[in-house]
Amino acid sequence: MPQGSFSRQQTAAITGLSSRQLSYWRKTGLVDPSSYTAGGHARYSFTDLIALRTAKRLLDAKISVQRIRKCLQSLTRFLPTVDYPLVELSLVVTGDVVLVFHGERAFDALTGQEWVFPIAELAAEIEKIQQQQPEQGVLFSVDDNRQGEYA
Amino acid sequence: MPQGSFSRQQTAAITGLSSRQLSYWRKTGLVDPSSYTAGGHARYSFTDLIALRTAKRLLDAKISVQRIRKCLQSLTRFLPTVDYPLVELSLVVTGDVVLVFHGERAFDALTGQEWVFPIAELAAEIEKIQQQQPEQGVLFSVDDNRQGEYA
DNA sequence: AAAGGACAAAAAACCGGTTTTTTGTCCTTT
DNA sequence: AAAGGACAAAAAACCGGTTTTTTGTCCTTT
Repeated sequence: MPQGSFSRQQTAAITGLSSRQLSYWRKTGLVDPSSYTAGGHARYSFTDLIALRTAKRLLDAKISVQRIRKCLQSLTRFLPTVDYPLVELSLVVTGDVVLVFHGERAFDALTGQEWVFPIAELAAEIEKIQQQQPEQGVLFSVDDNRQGEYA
Repeated sequence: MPQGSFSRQQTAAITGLSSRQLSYWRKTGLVDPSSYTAGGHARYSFTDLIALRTAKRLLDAKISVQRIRKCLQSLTRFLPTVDYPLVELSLVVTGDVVLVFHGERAFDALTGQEWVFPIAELAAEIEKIQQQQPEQGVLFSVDDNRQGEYA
């Protein structure tokens, strides 16, 4: 599966990461190179490059390394069939949160909490509540009102 | 535009908010009722109900009132044509962040920062970088490698 | 050229105490 | 029935000091 074979320097040049970062990330398991030479030197595959480049973009978006770690952990827990989360998924980053889009669903990369918010459903919901207690609410009455607007 | 005319009690019953919350939110300008009776009593429109119900759901999703306030502020700044942000927009909530989907774009309700993250583009990007320096990277070489896999 | 180790600076996370915001409850007035 | 005011509890935000993580730099070895 992994294709290509890039040395640390090549990888650093292509991804925009420092070789220090590559070393540290390898040591701490954030992104491991797919293979090693007989001499024990790291060889990054093309897939690794994508993962590294993604991590770099997350960093640039002010996501901390620690948060990336936690996201990867929970992603492999929530989506065990995904082998390379940083490669296979669509991410939306905002503030200090990483959102994952996987098919139709959107959820938090960290907590796994799913949270799409279709306002249209809300309107339907309220109309339903309305019909359950039609004695109380009069939908179109305008008497006893002055016209007002939002500030 | 605003239709319906709901008293505070009706509104509380329908939205699931307490009347204390309705008072406080009105006083602090979070959600103002669209109109008032001649006697000065609040009358919530159907649109108001939707806004209140949305705010309630944000609260249930652990978004603090203060954060909702800030989101509303910046939304009216970023999308001045939107009169009722809590009614008109699609929201995605995760962690302590509120994401807004408006047409094709997705951005942070608080900072306005836009952040969609299409991985497919990344692959293209890296291939492009590759072609700019073909001397360095050998895309399909497998020599000097042992097969390894992610841990 | 890359790994590995050591040291230091920068960035991020953590934590406990303090302040501010939000909500509930009760009471008086319209 | 609702508004408005007062008081207190709960929740959230804030803040400064401390600890941990991350990165850069330099040096030695393979």
